[in-house]
Amino acid sequence: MPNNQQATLKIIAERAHVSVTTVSRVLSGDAEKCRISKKTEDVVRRIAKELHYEPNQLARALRLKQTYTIGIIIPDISNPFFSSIARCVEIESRKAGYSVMICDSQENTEIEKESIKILGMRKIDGMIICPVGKEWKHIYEFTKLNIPIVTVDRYFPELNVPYVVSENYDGSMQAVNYFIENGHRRIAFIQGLTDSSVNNDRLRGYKDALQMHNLPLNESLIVGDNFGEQSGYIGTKILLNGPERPTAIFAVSNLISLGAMRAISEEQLTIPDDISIIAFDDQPYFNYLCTPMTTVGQRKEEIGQISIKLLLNEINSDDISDNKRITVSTELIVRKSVKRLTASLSEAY
Amino acid sequence: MPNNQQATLKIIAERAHVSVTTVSRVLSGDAEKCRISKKTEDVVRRIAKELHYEPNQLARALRLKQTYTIGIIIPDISNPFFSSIARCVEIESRKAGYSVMICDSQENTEIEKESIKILGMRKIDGMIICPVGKEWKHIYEFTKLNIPIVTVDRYFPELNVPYVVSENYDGSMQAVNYFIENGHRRIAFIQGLTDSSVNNDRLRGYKDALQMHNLPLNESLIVGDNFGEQSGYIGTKILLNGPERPTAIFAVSNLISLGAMRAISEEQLTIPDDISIIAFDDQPYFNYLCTPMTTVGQRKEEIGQISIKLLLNEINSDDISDNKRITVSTELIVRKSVKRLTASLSEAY
DNA sequence: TTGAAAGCGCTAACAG
DNA sequence: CTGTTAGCGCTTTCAA
Repeated sequence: MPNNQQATLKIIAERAHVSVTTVSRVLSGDAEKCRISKKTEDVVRRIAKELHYEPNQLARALRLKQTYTIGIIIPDISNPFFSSIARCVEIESRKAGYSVMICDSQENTEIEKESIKILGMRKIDGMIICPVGKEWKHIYEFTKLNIPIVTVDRYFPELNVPYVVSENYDGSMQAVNYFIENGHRRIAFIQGLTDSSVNNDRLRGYKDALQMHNLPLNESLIVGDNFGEQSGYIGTKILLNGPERPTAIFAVSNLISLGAMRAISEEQLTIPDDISIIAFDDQPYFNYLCTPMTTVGQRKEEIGQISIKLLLNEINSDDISDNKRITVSTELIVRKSVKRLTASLSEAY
Repeated sequence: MPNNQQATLKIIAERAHVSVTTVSRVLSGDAEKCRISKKTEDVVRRIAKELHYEPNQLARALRLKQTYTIGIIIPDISNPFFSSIARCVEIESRKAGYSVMICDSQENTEIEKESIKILGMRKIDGMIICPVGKEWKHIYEFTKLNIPIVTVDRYFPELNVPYVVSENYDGSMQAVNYFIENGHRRIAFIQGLTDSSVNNDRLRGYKDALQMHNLPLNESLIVGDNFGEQSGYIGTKILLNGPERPTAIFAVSNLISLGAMRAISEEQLTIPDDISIIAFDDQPYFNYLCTPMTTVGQRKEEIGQISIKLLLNEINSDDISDNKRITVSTELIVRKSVKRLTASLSEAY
């Protein structure tokens, strides 16, 4: 490599004594179509190879007005729920010839707004976003640019944007019903980010399940305000020291359940003898916990697959087909963290 | 928004009846320097705002030969070790005005090569890579392009590239010493990707610790060949059913330890009564396992911070300073997964 | 079968 | 204080 300079069409053209156009045609596989002589084609190819030519995608994108780049914005890359989705999206994207720019919104609407703006300036062809979930105006503004977008895990009823989410309502019901079947009456709900659609739907499932069984709704058993470990810890502390200690806790995210466990063990209580718990979103390690955790499993791979498929569809076709609101089923994974209360005890309430 | 067309300098220039240059100068903050009249400046700014102008970073990058984009290649986005690093890198990058393209090499050298090529074509300003670790020629080729690169978690002695890694050798020693202090003699090692630097260093630590204590090295106690859960499971199965069942297992990654636990519980054994275990790389949930896991903790945040700092340094300065090989200390986190063997038993070996 | 020329949106050297 | 011009590397229309 005598020359550190990157090869360009121009350089190849000069060496091959042909025009830039010809080189471009050969190298983008249009030799056939433009009926370029086998001989020139060979020469061009040889020189391109010698020079290790790689097309400059920037220039290409500028000209084509297509970057073959998508953006993904998630609230916490290190949360295994989101990283599983991101992984899936990246792998499928590459297969389709796209690269992905990743942004961590840190569950913060301002950072989310900034990320959207940045991705816009970088002219992504489409965007997958797990929105923080409190505001949607900025997303609405973005849709005006006619850049395809699909929201994942959370959605906005106000917004006409394709989305894919778990069946949060049903999943929540499954969990609460299971508690009730096992004799629990005082069931707490440690929620995630209030007002986000995930949380709303799960909360609704919780409330409806209680109601279906004619159980009273006790607002003091609903605690927490975001999906993090901290919030789970604090919420549990409050519950355990409150006037009406619950017999069961429904933790609405994997991180929340970790915080709950921390608080529970700090209070010298054991699962499920002293308190039962179910977590939303299964994780590989839940099987190996002190008490294997009963969870509501989400099909993360499917969620990732569907979201990128939807997005690529939007990008590559103008079909205004419907059915762009997809929900993915959940599954109650029964392990050992829920205690069966005896009838007498359960009636005692 | 009467017009769906994105605003450009040209459009603004026309409306403001000035040249594109002037608009460019105003909007990139060079108004002062170029002594543009307050009046024109105001007009330009007003129109830009009206039209919601956002610079096209593609065009900018093409012209400037700088994309303000970095690439990150990791073997598994969903592995919390890597996703913690990725998160850190993304957050710090953005603070510095950079965006990040993410690639998952799936612990596969071919995909890694492809990813590097793709990132090259996209003209990233720098790259952070946790290489698969078996081959380095392709990375060497990339360095010839004079695009800064830093390797993380794994390095190549052959390569003169900045890197940041945990003190794998010491961490491994800490773990094995701890086993030995507790009376263990038959200590197995479930390794990760053979020939990767991480694995080499940890293996060396293991061997040296044994030797320091005059313990024999038993090759049949070294199993496994990659960092995944599967490998941990299989390795453990083999160990537990082998002729000389170990009393202790050192699992060299968080995923391996998960697989080990699966095998152990399948064999109806309990930790630490039947078998002791230490995992490399601490995770939040290790505290809540059936038997809280003793681990070798890595400072993931620091690793992420340092790597991006190193990279930005390389990008923004031509200083050929040294000290670009940084190792980050590890810490033995003692919990409950190692049993203290009685002297009599331990001597029995 | 090939090439000239224009242009994607931006910056910067140079000239007034 | 402002504008002209050239060019980053690529694709594509039009013409030969």
